Amino acid sequence: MIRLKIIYSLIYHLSLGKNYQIMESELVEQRKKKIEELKSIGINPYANDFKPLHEAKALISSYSSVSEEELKGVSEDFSLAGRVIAIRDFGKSVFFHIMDRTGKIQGYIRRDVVGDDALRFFKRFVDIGDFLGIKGNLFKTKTGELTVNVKEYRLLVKSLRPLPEKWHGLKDVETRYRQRYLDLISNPEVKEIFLKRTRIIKLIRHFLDERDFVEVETPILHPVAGGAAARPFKTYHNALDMELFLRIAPELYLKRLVVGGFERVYELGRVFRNEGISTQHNPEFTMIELYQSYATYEDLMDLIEELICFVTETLLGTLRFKYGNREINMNRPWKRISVIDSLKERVGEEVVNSDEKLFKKAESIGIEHRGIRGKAIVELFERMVGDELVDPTFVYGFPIDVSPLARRNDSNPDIADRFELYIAGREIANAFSELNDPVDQRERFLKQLQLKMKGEQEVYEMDEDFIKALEYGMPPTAGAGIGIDRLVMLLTNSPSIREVILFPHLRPE
RNA sequence: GAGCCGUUAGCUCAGCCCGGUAGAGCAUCUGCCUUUUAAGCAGAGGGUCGCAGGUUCGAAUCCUGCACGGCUCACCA
Repeated sequence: MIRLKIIYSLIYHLSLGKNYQIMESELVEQRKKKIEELKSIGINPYANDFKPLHEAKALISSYSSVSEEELKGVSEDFSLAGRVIAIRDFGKSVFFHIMDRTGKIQGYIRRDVVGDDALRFFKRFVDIGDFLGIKGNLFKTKTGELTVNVKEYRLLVKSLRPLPEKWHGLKDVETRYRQRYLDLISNPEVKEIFLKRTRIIKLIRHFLDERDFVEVETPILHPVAGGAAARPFKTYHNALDMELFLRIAPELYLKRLVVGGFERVYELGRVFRNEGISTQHNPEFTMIELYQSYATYEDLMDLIEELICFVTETLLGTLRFKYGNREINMNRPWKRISVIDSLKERVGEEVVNSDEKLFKKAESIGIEHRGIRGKAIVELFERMVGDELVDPTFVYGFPIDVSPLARRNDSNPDIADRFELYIAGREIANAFSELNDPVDQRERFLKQLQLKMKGEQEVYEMDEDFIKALEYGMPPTAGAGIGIDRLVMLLTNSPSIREVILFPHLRPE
């Protein structure tokens, strides 16, 4: 049986391979032949000794406003390198565009400048997709485009496969994600999103570093997947013969560091949650968690408000921008509302005050509350109020039973000193004054354990080692987590998380 | 996990309603063309129509199942 399976899969793969060859062969074979020919005449199709001295964007910004007459006075030659992205052959001359990391620029090669052999070589061997080094002076065409009048050129890299179609570009979503390099080549706005992403991350680091936060790295392999309620990815360590989990949050390690004296600390990194995939969710995503001692959750509202405004204004030059068809105004101060008060406004005070009515209301819109009052409240809030919070809004007053790591409010023990930040109807940040009472923490974990017994799948796991750290004393501290991918989505007007993750998770091919 | 939509040439898509063994543009190849930029003109090659069944004299087209993908919803940040 097994043997049969292997044979079938062999046949399948062989035939696939054959098909693949048939489909690819014609064009690829042509180009492979060109490579052989190049080698036979002593030309390296993968040269690495060309040093470009100029860049497309810089040349265009310094010379595109210079008139054709004045350009004739510029005797200087310029050298650039890049990928050929378009060729227009005119017989005795050829126009082409090359693209370097800064942008694209046109080149013009003509027989009476480079000679018959050089032109013929170009027409014979240079294809769209190849890398070229060019050298020449600048001029403007009839249509006014700044163009390099090629005096010398070198083929630097021969490409074997054709680039995506030039009119429509690369639109197929799956190909765009699977072969992101093609997406980056043919869709400049995609590249722009990812450049913005790194700029956002740099700005966040800059902001925190300026305020004496220390960046650290904590384990990704956790013996207990704590710090959040989510199903983890399991893995296995051979030498230790033990099960490990990919982290679902860095929280508990960062708090151990606060115990150890890092009063201001943050980690910016990947976390992993073994849950569904959607336009809002990728199994691995990037978050930042930061902790500040002697601060409260209210202090962190101010800090996060400042941080996000700083990033937004530096990146976009404004605090007002569009996300989808929603207009977002980030001007300060940001609104602050209470979960329970805003829900009362929405469904009536009597519903929120009575467990029975609350659960009934929750069930009526399909919420699984499992008899947890806090869960019913939070879920109702998210569905009925959260979606309408377009301008940045701090939502505070979370029920204690859905906040097992957060400090209990001094005047109301049912409420945690915690807030979430909503922008464009989405949760962007989650923060609280940290629970540093080890006895209370143990009880909260035990309560989670009871929920697990009742069948709740996603609970905060008991972490004895973490409680031990708290027993040594953790200074009063507030901490926050910000979903980087969602922030990037917001600031780049991206409708899907896959547009801001270079290689989003897809089913294997 | 549920609903809706899609899968036809290397790429982007038409053809499907009303069954009669495939079509456009780009790309490729061959000519012509020294200021084009979706360059142009003339010609050529390229497809087991996602897979497997069924109905039929005959299926890209109708029916069923499966695979893959997208969108929406649910869990979640």
